[in-house]
Amino acid sequence: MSSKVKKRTLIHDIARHLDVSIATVSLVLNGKAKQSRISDALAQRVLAYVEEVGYKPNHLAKSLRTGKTHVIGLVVEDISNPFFATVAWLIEKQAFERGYRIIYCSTDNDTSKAKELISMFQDRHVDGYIIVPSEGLEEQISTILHENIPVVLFDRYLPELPTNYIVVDGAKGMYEATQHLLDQGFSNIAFVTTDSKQTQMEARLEGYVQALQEHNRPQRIKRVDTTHSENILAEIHSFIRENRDCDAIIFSTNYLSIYGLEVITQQKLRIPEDLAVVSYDDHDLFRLYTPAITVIAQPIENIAKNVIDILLNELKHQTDRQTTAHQTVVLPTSLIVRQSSVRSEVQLPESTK
Amino acid sequence: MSSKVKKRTLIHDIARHLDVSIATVSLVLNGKAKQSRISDALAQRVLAYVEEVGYKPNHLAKSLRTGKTHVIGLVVEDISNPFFATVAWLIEKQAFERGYRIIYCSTDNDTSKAKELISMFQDRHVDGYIIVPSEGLEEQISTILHENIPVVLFDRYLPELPTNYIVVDGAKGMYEATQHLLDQGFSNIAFVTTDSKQTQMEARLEGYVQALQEHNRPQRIKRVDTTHSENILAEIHSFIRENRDCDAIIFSTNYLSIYGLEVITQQKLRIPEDLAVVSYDDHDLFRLYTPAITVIAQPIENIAKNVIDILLNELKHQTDRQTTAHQTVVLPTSLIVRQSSVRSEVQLPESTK
DNA sequence: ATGAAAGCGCTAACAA
DNA sequence: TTGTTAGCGCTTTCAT
Repeated sequence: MSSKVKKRTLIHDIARHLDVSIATVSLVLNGKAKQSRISDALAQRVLAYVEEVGYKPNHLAKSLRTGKTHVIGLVVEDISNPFFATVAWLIEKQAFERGYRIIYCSTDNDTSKAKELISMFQDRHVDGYIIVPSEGLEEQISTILHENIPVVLFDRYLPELPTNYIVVDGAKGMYEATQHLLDQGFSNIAFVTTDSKQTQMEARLEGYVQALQEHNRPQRIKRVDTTHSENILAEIHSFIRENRDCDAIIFSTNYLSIYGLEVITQQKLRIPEDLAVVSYDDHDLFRLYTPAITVIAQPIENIAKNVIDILLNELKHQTDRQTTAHQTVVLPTSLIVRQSSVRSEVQLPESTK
Repeated sequence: MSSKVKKRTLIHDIARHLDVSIATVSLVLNGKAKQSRISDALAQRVLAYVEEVGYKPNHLAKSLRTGKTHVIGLVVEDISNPFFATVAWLIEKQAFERGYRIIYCSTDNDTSKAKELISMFQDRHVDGYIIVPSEGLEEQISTILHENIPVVLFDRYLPELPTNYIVVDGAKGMYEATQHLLDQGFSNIAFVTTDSKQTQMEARLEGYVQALQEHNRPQRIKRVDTTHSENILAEIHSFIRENRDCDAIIFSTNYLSIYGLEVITQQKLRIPEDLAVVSYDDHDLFRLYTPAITVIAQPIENIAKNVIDILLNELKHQTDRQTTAHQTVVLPTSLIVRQSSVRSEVQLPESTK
């Protein structure tokens, strides 16, 4: 009963078999045959044999030697959130085509977990970072920058930190959504957001506030404590109950909307007759809900494309991360009007996407 | 303008600073101080200094040397599917506590992509695999087994392959769901599934068929071609249209149900009056939908726990993967009855979870 | 109780 | 054109 554990082929084995030196094999494998003036014939022989035995270089050894892992660390808030999942998927696809692998992790918006994850990526010697930063990550990210490793933030940024980032204009998006509700004749518009001070949340709030101020309408703002998820439902519940005179409500994230819809169902309120609803971020649920929910959608493909382009570009051109100007991109959102925010079905345009 | 790129501290630096040998530092760091009879005092000094300068060993070098990466590769069908996302999250949490890291990827049920991903994990020298296998992966997984690396499958298995696996009893679950519909007085029950021959899909179908046969009821089965997602909606659309005499419909996966609900909404059918609905897998959408959708739920925590326990156990006890018996676990599903499948609201039990 | 030194598999500068 | 060789940073045996 022999346990045949297959041993991997080494570069040494293939060199010996072909009776050439290890260096020759390595050079050919790394596309440096030409510049080392290795004959095409030999290069072909090497390639053919490598293919035949299915030789795969040991990445660990290679990385140890070159200092490059060709891995990008992606830190998002919650990979099971469709927004982040889709962006991550698009980024991964792009990166893969260009020879990079992505490893991703969720922070659940927990700073200490985020620190741990970034630290783990440092351990793994990732070549670059894509981070959706929770608050208090300035120092850690600063450290990365000091090691001259490229970083791109998205969804939000850290105002103190001169880094590349891609965000959307959430203030404008929310302004438009609020304006839309006012246009529809809703006059008491409530706003449910998180207690977070992150840039993207503050921007969304600001858009709401500005639109209301311009129309001299009262603000009804609820900042939900999201650190204790077991209480979210109850908090929204009492907020909606205490504001029965509101005729419209905006949720600043997709998951708050999902909780919100649950509460609205429980309280047997009709949408939009009793309460019009608008959510930030699109979602299967919002398209399919009856009535369909109006949303402020983010340009997901565009976000992903910008993120990966900027990162790969930095990876290619080793510049000094501390003196070079960083790139910042602000993309527009788009309002998708559905039944949940219109006064009567007649007024609903066909473009519910 | 000097670009101060911080250099990492090496084990060598810390040894020199403390005026001890590299080996001493390494031994202390790996908890082998005692067995090497290194004085507690020295061990403490080392630990203290390591802490002070924040020294982190280079994992690449460590792995190259030891042959262990402490990384587990997790290959699922689609990480943005809440079922897989939750299982992955639970697995990651467990693994993290026991010193292992998870890197995950989605196959989108594409065998060639799955092969690529597994191959990438091999490149990265993961210590073990957790795989939701798409069809045709036998050979590749076989190769892993030959290298004596632990593998655990879940959600489905490959009948040809003697491996560890965790699955649920989908046949029984579907049998119960069908039985429930019959009990409620629905008599023409349609079944929408994929064209996949994977074990879990076949089992679900089997449960449906068996229940109907026992009651001499006709079967109405639609196998949707899921490889072209742009056609799924249309396929379900015509199936439902052509089977207007059906009074109930079961979807064999959560994403088919989501498409199904969209179609049902479009056709302005009322649930459950015109068509009762049952889905496999629970989902936010199903809880919140009006009416709430009855589901066959999987024991997610239990699946995750079994998967990681078996894998970590194998990782601990290096056995011969080719001769040792493998472990197989079959877990029960549970039927969560909601409004979408009951004849009148009165009959709905309070336990909608 | 501690140190020297041999690798893990690979790359690339330098020699020939 | 091709081969030799010195590391990349770490673990661990063996000698002291």
